[in-house]
Amino acid sequence: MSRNKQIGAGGRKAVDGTREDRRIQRTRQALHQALITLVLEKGYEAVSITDIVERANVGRSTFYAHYPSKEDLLTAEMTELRALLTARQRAALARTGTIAERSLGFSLAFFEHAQDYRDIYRALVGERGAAIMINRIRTLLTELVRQDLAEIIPATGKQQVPRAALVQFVVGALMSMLTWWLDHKSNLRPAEVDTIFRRLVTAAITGALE
Amino acid sequence: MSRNKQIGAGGRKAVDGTREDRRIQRTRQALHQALITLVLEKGYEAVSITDIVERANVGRSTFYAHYPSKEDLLTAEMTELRALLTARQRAALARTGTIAERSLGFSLAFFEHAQDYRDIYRALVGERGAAIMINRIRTLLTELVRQDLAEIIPATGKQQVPRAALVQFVVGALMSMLTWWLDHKSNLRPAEVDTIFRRLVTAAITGALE
Amino acid sequence: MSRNKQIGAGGRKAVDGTREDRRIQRTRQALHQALITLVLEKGYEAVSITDIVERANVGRSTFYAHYPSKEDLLTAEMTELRALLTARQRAALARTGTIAERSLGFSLAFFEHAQDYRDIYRALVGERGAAIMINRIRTLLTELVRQDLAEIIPATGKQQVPRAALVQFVVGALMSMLTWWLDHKSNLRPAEVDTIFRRLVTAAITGALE
Amino acid sequence: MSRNKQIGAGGRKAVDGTREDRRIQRTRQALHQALITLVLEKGYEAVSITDIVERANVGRSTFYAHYPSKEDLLTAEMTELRALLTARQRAALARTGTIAERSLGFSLAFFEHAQDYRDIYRALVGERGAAIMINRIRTLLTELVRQDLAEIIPATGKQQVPRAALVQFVVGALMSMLTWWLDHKSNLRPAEVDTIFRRLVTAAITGALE
DNA sequence: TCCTAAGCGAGACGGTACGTCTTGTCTTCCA
DNA sequence: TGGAAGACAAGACGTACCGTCTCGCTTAGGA
Repeated sequence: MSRNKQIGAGGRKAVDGTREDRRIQRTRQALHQALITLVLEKGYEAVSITDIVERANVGRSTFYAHYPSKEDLLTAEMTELRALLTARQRAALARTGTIAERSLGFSLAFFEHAQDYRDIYRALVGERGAAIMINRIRTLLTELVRQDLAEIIPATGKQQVPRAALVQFVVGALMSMLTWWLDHKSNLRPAEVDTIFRRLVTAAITGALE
Repeated sequence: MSRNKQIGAGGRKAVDGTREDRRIQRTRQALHQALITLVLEKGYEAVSITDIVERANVGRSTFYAHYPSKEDLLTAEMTELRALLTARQRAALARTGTIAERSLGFSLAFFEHAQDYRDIYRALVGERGAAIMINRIRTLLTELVRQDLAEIIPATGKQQVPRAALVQFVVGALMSMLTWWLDHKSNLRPAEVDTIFRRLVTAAITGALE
Repeated sequence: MSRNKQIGAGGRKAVDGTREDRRIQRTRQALHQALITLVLEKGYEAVSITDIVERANVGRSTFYAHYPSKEDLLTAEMTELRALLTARQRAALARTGTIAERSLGFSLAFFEHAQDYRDIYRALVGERGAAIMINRIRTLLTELVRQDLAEIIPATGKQQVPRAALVQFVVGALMSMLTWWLDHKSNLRPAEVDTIFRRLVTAAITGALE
Repeated sequence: MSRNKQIGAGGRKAVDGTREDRRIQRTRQALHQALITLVLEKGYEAVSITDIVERANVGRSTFYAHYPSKEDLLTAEMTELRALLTARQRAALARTGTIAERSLGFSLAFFEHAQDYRDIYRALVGERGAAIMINRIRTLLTELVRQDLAEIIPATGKQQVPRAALVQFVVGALMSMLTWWLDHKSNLRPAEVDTIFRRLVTAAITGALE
């Protein structure tokens, strides 16, 4: 009896992967645009689905035909960020050089991305951001950091600082730098924030491994 | 427009500060108890005010007579924690010894407190915790860390790492260790977690000041 | 977990049966008024609950706190009619006289009631009426007719015309006369319609019993 | 405003009568089949157009291309019944014999038709039937009865019982017998039901004309 | 000891948003 | 080019909470 059809799933010509119905893309675009505008206006939590569909000039059920919830509409955009960061990480790890040079190669790209979408980042990730978005980004970063450390630091049995703790610590540092930068220091360039981040974290990691 | 009378504010005998109406305390106690039980049962976000008043056997309006919102009921308890941590901090700063010995003297007390109320902490502060509570604790820690660093590290004009960034970094480290510990490593003792935390942070701070 | 509280059920002072909360009565009155006005404006089926609560200046959930559905709001009024007809029936049966004089003693009262609320009857019961209302009235009449025939015509084993068929026939005649009268012959007086009804039905019943 | 093109109306090749697009008939057949199956499963009111097109494996707009509404899909089938009853009526009126023998000559055919499609009749016409279908059948019967009475009973100015009232009465009797039979007495044969019907109605009509 | 006002339970209420469902229209593809 | 497929705007549904409110009961001080 499950009437939960997801639009476009078995779509016209979806076979070859290209040429999704033009209308579908237009509707999704309108929804994303509406969400972002509204988030900037009144903050993520305060935006209701009713708000979104009214702003996007879209029927209520159309929203649910495309996304199961407000969260999914939002995080659908994160795929792009994930791909970007993963690529940077791979490139850095493939390089030759010191550990510091090869590790956490995605951090600069991360701060640059935040710079490019500064307003929306501030609304979603900053001090008073959307919990769901912060968690999503945290999860993404956690994966990246875990892989990175696994490559860089060979597992040597018992460690002073457990691997998982170190991962959390680095992720926390990334998020801390981000929110600090978004909330207070808009004039710093991404590269400068990244430098600060790396200085703090490199020292900590080195210290942890002694 | 201000019809919002807060019970007990101009209460009977409130003059001398003692002897607040016994009933008032009983009602508040019932509300707190209900909230905590419910949070443990289904998580903070899922608990509605309707739930709370039903569980506490209290009239709906009685709730609003005491607290303006669910958040306020919750954070009312944080006063105790704040006092505890501040005291520890003061004691540590008053000591003689190395910087590492004197600084962040409240961190162990913080982890111990989390240990004592482990279940409720996990529900409110852990990976899937209540955003509002995490922010409240963050704010409290931020104050403490800021004071600490101001005492320990004399302001020397331009720094490699801005003071505010360092504060955020340390707070982030505290929270990261906490959620990591709550979510994964229940068997570690508070002192052990604290040791890890200090090892990581001390190295970073030292590195930042070079 | 059933949160389906029906307002007024355990109401204040409801113990003694009187003195139901004044507000409750006002709200219900507003809902009834709104429903009737709207039915006259656009027909029963076309009236949505949204329409009703907007017209009545009442919150949506308030509606559901009082009535489970549009149907129940409507048929709540039928209690009055039922009482009226039952009383008339009893009085007629208690009389002495011919079978024709004693039987179906409620029919005139039924047509008079329709006269008194002619507009709403036409909207609900006439040719294009509300199926639910027609069924409700049918059910009420069926009960009355069944009792009547049981009193008047003693059960004598096998009949030419089964008792139940006769009941349905009489009820059908009542409804037919009603809709015919409502839709076409507004100028006839209730007593005249009743005379026609009785002439037709008495002959049929007598014929059926030979 | 009239963009509502009705498929097949000015159909391809309709000129020569043959080679009507085969698909159209197949589509309509599928829709009818789906409707009937669904009505038997969950009752007429509960069947949505969405249900029908899904069951018929047909696009939504295809439905509207063929029928303007659920009602029209349903009543399209009634043409057959109308023709049948009209033929019977004509045959009976053409006979010689008593009034009772010549009048209402379609009634037996009506009950027989109900017998042949008992399940679908019960679902559509019985106690809890589809209001629209009951009305459609009522209308059909009203026409037939009106013509019949006009033939049988010559207009003699003022009558005790108005002609129109008598028509409604007879139609009501037919429907009452039908629903009674469908809902309770499945074992009676059509001829027996017809006998009961005629016994009741003949007596009434005779009585009305005295 | 009575009186009085605060605390309180109970819960009715107007609102708002939810996620689901159905309708009739409109656009697009394909044979 | 006609017929089918299905995306869409519109809006009602019944439910869940919210924060405000009114109503009497109770209860413990001060008169």
